Amino acid sequence: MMVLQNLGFFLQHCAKAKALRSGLSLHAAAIKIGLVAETSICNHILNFYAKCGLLHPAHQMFDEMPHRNLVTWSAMISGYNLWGRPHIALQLFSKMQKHFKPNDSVFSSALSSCASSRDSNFGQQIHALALKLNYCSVSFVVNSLILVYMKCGMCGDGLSVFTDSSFVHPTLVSYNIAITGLVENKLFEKGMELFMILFRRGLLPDRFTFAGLLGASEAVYGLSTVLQLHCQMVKLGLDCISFSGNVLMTLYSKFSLFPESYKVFRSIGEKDVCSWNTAITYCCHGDDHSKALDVLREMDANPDDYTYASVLSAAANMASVRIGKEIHCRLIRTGPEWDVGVRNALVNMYGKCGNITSAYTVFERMEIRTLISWNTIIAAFANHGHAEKAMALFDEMKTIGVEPDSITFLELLSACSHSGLADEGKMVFESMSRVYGISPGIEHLCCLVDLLGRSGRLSEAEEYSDKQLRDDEVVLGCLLSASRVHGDVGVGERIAKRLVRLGPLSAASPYVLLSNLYAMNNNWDAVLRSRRLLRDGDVEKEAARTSIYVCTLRI
DNA sequence: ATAGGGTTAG
Repeated sequence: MMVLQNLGFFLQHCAKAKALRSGLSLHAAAIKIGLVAETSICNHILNFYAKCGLLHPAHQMFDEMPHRNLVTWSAMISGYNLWGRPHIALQLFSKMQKHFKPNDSVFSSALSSCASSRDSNFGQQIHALALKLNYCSVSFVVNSLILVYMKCGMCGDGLSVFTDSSFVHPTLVSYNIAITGLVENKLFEKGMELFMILFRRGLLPDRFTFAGLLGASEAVYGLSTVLQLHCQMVKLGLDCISFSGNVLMTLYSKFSLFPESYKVFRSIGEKDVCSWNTAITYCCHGDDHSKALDVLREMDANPDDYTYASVLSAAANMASVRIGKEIHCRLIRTGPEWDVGVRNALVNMYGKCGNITSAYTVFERMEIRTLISWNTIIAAFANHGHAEKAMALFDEMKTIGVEPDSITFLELLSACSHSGLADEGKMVFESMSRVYGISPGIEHLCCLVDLLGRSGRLSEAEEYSDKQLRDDEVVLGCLLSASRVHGDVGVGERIAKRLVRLGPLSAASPYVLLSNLYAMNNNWDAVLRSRRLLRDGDVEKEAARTSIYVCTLRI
């Protein structure tokens, strides 16, 4: 009896700590002393396997057990639920009902499976069963139920569970799940309402509440609301813990308030990898690439795939092959298990830094390639003026069965543009909708018009732009620029008139182009006129500037 | 039971 209890206790510990080796030797010991016929021991062994994600041995135990009880089923169902197999978990739940009535923990596992597989039908069935068996006052069954409805986008049903009179004491967790669900379903005001009610009920929000409320994929609250929420978080000390602080950082960045985001980062006490990654990412978005690299050097957590992908992108944007190589070396030293995202970022970095050979080597050595990998390498060759290679890679990717997207075509068009291949560009453009069912966007049209214009095929370019239903500032800008290159005042004036009709322009370049066009033809009065237009339009023309990165090699 | 981060173009 003693042995039985102790063995069970140890196995439970192994399951919790995911201690594989110890658990396995306990299983061996159980066989050796002939305890594998004991239902309770078998349950413990099964549970150990299930919690560790070893679903095969767990299920084998399940099949071989002479007597199964509710705990057996519960452990098996929870294992499948825990390790991302919700459908199997639900099948088992159905089978189980022939033998046992579910208890609260089985209910909770099954409902969690419904939530992750977005199975509202099954959820409703379990809801009915829970009502029948009187489990709808147990808080964590009800919480799981709210989660199911929210994940399935049935917010009304979720909220009615929440306000159901039999559910007398919604806990903070219930509020958190409901608020998070409402925000996920874009019902921001409802979420905020519930947030207020929570206060009135005398509860205090925690990190989950704020994370749920602030986790909106877009900044919808308006800055003043965000500031108020930030204040609340400061009061409760939740701004300086990573869990909710990270979300706040992301939110500020959505308002492009990168310095604010960075301040939050600095105030977080124990920063986790994600805090560091978020800081690095948004330094990059704020165009402060060298700060991003400083953050990397200061980082005390272990960098992961996300870190390296972001930081390589910083190196790429600075076009600094020195820093890029430094990071690559670090990857080689600590690798080799870097995922496809990191490798894509490497290819991109070498491409942007002008090292096409290294870019291609990294690409060729990749075992797994995504659409982004192909797009990245095609862009690299396109930018280096190797249109044929870009096209060849496009063919190769189609042969393997990777479906191109609109970005692929943008890059192919840019490849043609960089190499002056007007006819090929037209073919690419035409094939988009005809062969691939992707309708060209305004940016594709710009690229093509630009390409035709540069090749001196102004009338063709104008034809394409006329197929547009309305005038577009950028497309017309391309045409104007082409007429400038070829000194065609007739086309230039016609386009300029259309541009002016669009109203005040956001960019100064069309005015400048037009005046340069006149200057080319020695029409100085017209130059003055177009310059005045620029001033009257209240458009600022910033002085152009160029910067280079100086790097000293020490040999 | 409840979260947060990346890599392609523009």
